[in-house]
Amino acid sequence: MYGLVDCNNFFVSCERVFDPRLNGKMVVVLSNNDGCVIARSNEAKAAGIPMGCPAFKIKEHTDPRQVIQLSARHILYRDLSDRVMNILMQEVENLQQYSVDEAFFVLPHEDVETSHRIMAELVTRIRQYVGIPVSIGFAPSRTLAKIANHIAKRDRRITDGVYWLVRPEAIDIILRRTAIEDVWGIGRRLAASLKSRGIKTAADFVRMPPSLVRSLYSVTLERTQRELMGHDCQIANPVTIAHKTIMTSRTFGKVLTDRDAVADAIVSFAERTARQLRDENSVAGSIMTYVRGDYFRKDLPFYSNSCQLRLDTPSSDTMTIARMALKAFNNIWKDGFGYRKAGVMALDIQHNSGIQLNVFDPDDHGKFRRLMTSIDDINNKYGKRSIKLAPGVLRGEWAANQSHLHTGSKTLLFFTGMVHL
DNA sequence: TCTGGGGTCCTAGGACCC
DNA sequence: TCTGGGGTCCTAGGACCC
Repeated sequence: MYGLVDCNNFFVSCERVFDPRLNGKMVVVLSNNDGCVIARSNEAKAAGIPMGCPAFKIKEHTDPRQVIQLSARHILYRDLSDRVMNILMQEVENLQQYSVDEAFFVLPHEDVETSHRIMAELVTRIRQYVGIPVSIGFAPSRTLAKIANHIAKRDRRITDGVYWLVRPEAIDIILRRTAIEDVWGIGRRLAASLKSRGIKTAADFVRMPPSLVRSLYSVTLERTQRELMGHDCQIANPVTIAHKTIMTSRTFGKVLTDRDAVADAIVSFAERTARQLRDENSVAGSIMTYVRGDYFRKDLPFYSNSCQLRLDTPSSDTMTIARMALKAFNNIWKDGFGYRKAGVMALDIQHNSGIQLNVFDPDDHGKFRRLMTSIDDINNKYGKRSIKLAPGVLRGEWAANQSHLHTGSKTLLFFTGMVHL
């Protein structure tokens, strides 16, 4: 039996922790550059603002003056997420965090009534201690637990925020009421294709012969089908020990045409990627850099490209990563185009204990590791990017627009205090 | 005027080998 | 001119997720 805990309207709920005046209002949190809606309060959902809605299109759904729009503050959300997860870990074993706002776990207690009581208390405790509303769904598979969680969230008054989807008859009824596009693992494309075959609900889908699902689509979709039947297929790869790729990319605040300005961004992305590799005790075997124009600007010629280079020796050293990223960048840069986005990705990641030193590699790895540790320490103590590679000094041209940051003085003080606790 | 960032898995097809 | 069968590895791209 799987449990799924999911924070309700997470980013909006975080903002509300620090400013209760946001309660009861239409609130949305915007992505980098204040581009799209990435979180909505129930009030905003009720107004019909869809997930991913570009900020400038909010007016197509409701009066934008009634909508409080906030720039995302991911450090704050991460902090509150950690608090929620810590409380959960006190009560359940095998907590598998799936994203910043949700986690799976295995039922802690055989007896359903006892479990329900413990879980309902947990929901209350998280609300009291962290201020974040959460819902919990239980079912025999993760895909069904997702559905159970939605019900827990939707019918909060009836469910106490905890819902069990266990009895086969109950599962059958719920599947008949679940639209095919609402099933976890079935996105826009697959839903459209299934619908064209007359499959409109999860119950229709479950009745398809599994062999047909596999031959028409894929093993992935067949697993989703089996999960809906109540068989655990280990979807969501719960034991993700380490990342297989690490990417840093940003959309620039404006279109850039200057090579140095884009190179500056690349170096910053490389620094961040290398830092994350070190935080995870990992090294990358390859580095990929990509650049892209602005595909919304039909008036400009569009160009996009990427280049992946293999390192002689897997590394997490900032200078090595940055050098490689720049080398790849030089391979793909073309004058005369406008650039709107770029990124640096680390691939072929392995744990740094398994590192194969290349005997021809002139770098002294011990020396570099000590240098990197020192830089990380200083940046931890004095703030991000206190020490950075030289090209990063130019930072600014590519920086994102964030004009809706919540900076009420009380909130800011509280926020700072919380983060450094 | 203004459209995010960071991941995972699977599959098809090409290169290459015997 | 005719030109097998089976396997592995790698990569690009598509689909999905939050």
